[in-house]
Amino acid sequence: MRISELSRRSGVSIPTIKYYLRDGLLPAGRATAANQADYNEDHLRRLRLIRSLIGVRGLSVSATKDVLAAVDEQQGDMHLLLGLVLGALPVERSGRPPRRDGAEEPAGAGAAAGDAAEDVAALTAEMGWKTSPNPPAAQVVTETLETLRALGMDYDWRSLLPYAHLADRAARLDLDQLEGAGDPLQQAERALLLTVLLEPALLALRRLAQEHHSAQRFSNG
Amino acid sequence: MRISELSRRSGVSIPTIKYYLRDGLLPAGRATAANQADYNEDHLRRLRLIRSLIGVRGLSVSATKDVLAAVDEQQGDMHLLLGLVLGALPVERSGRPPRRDGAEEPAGAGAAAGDAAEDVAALTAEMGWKTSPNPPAAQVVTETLETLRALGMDYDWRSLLPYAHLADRAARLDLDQLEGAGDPLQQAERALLLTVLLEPALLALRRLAQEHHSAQRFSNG
DNA sequence: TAGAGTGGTGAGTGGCACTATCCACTATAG
DNA sequence: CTATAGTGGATAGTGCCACTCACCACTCTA
Repeated sequence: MRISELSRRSGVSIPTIKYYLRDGLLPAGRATAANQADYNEDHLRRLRLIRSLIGVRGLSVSATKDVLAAVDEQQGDMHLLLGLVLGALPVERSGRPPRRDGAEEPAGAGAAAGDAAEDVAALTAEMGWKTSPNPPAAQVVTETLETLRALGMDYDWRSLLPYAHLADRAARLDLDQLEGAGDPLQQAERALLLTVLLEPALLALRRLAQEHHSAQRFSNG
Repeated sequence: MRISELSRRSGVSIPTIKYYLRDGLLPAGRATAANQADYNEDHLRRLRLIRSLIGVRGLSVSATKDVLAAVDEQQGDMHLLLGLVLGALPVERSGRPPRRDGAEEPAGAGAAAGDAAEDVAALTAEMGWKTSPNPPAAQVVTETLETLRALGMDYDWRSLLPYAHLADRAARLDLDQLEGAGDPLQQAERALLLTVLLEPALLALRRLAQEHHSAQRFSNG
């Protein structure tokens, strides 16, 4: 198919497709002439995947590019693939770097700062989680703890432990769903979808449950 | 204190503080002269909160403004407050709208499209969740289901049910931690922090657990 | 053989979160 | 008292990002 059909079937405008081609997100079609190329169903699938990651999930174009490259490179070894995908993914959301500010210790709130990184180590040890040496996800947990403490909320790894148990069960559910997938590329894509696209939905479920239980507890009329 | 001290103690540059003042994120200080104003500890706390929401969590400035306004307006009724906060929050991440594309039905994959919204209704009914009529969080779940189906992954509300149970327990944990807070404003802020700042950490915990269990299941060395 | 469509490329757009500069003025050190 | 640094307020500019437009030589279709 040519670019206009690709555009029509994907719902992505032609200039945007060209932009993705230029940026290497979408592989070039098979050239049939100087100004003519042929795209196939794989291109369409890839394009839909790109739109899901960028448009629905809000990944940046460059993060999407890295993730897709990881998926393409490591279709054989599922664990290695997952590691690459998880590593290539921005862990919180898109890309704005948190901009290290050298803020002073909060004067009032008695919470000792401590080393949040050690807290995370204690948490993973308690959970029996064995991971790669310095996973970006651990960094996120560390930063969250630091932030909560800087705001005077003495929070430590013990406060996170019950959530960690829930996360553990969620991860088991995730992996259960990878079992019966098809060829390696599809399996890789499925892993990506379940990890990434499900994230906003999981948070949304928590919000719904919060609203329900909040009504139960605080309703006054 | 004056703006330079506010800047030094918060780690936020003076131009940025001025920008927040102008945009109404940070209330103005008490004016002592034509070009002199006095800021207090509340301004400092608020500024740190703003930086956490924008810099750590990645909220947009306008979303942050809405959320803070909701916190300020409804300190009395915790349930109403939570509702406002949840409503004011962008549910997935910052603000880029997903751009409704009129993509064609995926031809191959046998997954019937169905009405994803009905799936979400079935899910909340099954969980016994009672929420406001049209919570944005439900919309997110609906969109996620639609996206997964459009990518050919026949996913329905039953697939989400086990996650919903985990979300339910997470929400109970969240609300447990709101019990012993101080004055209404602080309680409101705490609700905000626990709902919003914890989100990336929860997802990061899931990633850590995924990595661990992935190693357990797929290791080949 | 006209007209629409194609790929490729460079330049432009709009939005966002700052950031720089300027101003009249105030506080403070000497 | 002056000199200097700092202040609040405002306007304009910056850098980045995800597109989007315009143009080109060319090719396919009627």
